[in-house]
Amino acid sequence: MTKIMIVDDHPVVRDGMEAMLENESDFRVVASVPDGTTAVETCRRMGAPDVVVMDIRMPGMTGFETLEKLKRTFPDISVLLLAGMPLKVEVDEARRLGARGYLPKSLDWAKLVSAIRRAASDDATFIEESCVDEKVGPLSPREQEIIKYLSLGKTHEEMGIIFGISPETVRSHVKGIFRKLDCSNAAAAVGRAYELGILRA
Amino acid sequence: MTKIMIVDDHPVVRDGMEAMLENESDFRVVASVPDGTTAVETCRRMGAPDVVVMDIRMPGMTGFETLEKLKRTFPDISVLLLAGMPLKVEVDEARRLGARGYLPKSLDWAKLVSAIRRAASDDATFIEESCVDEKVGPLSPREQEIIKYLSLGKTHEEMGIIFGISPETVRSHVKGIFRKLDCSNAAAAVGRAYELGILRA
DNA sequence: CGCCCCATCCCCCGTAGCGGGGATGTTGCG
DNA sequence: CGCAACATCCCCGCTACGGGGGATGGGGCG
Repeated sequence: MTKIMIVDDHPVVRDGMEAMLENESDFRVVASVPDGTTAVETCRRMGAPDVVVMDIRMPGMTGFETLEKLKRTFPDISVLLLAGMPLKVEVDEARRLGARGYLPKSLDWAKLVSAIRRAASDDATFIEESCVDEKVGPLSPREQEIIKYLSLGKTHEEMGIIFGISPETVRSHVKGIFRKLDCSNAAAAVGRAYELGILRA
Repeated sequence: MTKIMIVDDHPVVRDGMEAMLENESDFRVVASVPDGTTAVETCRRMGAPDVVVMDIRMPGMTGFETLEKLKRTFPDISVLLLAGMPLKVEVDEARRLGARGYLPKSLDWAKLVSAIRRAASDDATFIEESCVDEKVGPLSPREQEIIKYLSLGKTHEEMGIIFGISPETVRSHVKGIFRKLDCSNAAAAVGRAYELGILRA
């Protein structure tokens, strides 16, 4: 019996995944939590599950940060990371932090199930599967803030006031966003940000 | 035993929903299809299910168009429409076309299940639940095309060439989009379009 | 028959946005 | 200790964008 913990901020995803996994007779979803903090707490309270299936992008702690924290307490824990949009940089990051696998959410259930099975045994299990990589790296924290307000239609000026910095600085950050997202206007940047999961609906 | 058909273009949503609904002992998912055309065909082939749970936004035929077609062949069919972002205009539209209910996707499983149960019996079942309505109405077909290319960073000029119309006309459509989506620049329009489910990641 | 929405096209004008530079200090990693 | 990335700020020049108009024709609905 493989004990599984699900970590994802979307209730629908959690419930759907739980239902699917419970259909496998040798699986048992022992916890289903909405964020990294809760995940770490739960593990401390009831011990580590056999496999953790965790979304990368979550409010609060990211999947990476959570993974790091979990590894500190349970060095042998087996974690599968889920990414909406798989990035090569993140694959490396995931490997470095000791994840057992990095899976795109587009993966069908059968593959997810088999990945979990492999993660539960000793196999070195690392699935990348069509990582359509991006320019340089992820957006910096400041850039993530900026693009959020960009998607709300704020001008450089307005953002300058909001962040208490010069509009010129905002412009610099926006330039950085364009470079990293490989585009040349705000509308495209917002579009790509949604496609890449940096922003979400 | 309530026979259910699921219509949604996302395999994950379909499978997750199917798993959840199969957990109810009196439910039976008899069909799970990705689009309106297939839905209509399936009903013609194997007869109408007791309840159809259908997403509104799908490639090809929308949920509304599909509903219309279904009603023409099976006037008494019971259809629940699912919307990512509930709009008051759409509620009216749904009522007019004879849907049994209009549910936001944010609804939790328990409520969905109870809605299906009510739809299967005779209750007049109409759930709106917090419709955060929008300006005037939905985007026109042309406007939907335009905003798609807007999210890809195309200029008015480029879109003019793509659609074989004047960039001035493109500008007019963009103005219409701004009016309907209540915003004043392309970045915000793209952001709202994703939030409203007009565009999707 | 009007009325409204859609799709098409046109003009003027001001400014925000973007491209392409350069500069400084801080932080963290090897 | 260097180097790279981040965050901050500045300037110049161009032009596409967006606000404000107006105009035409087609199609659907009461």
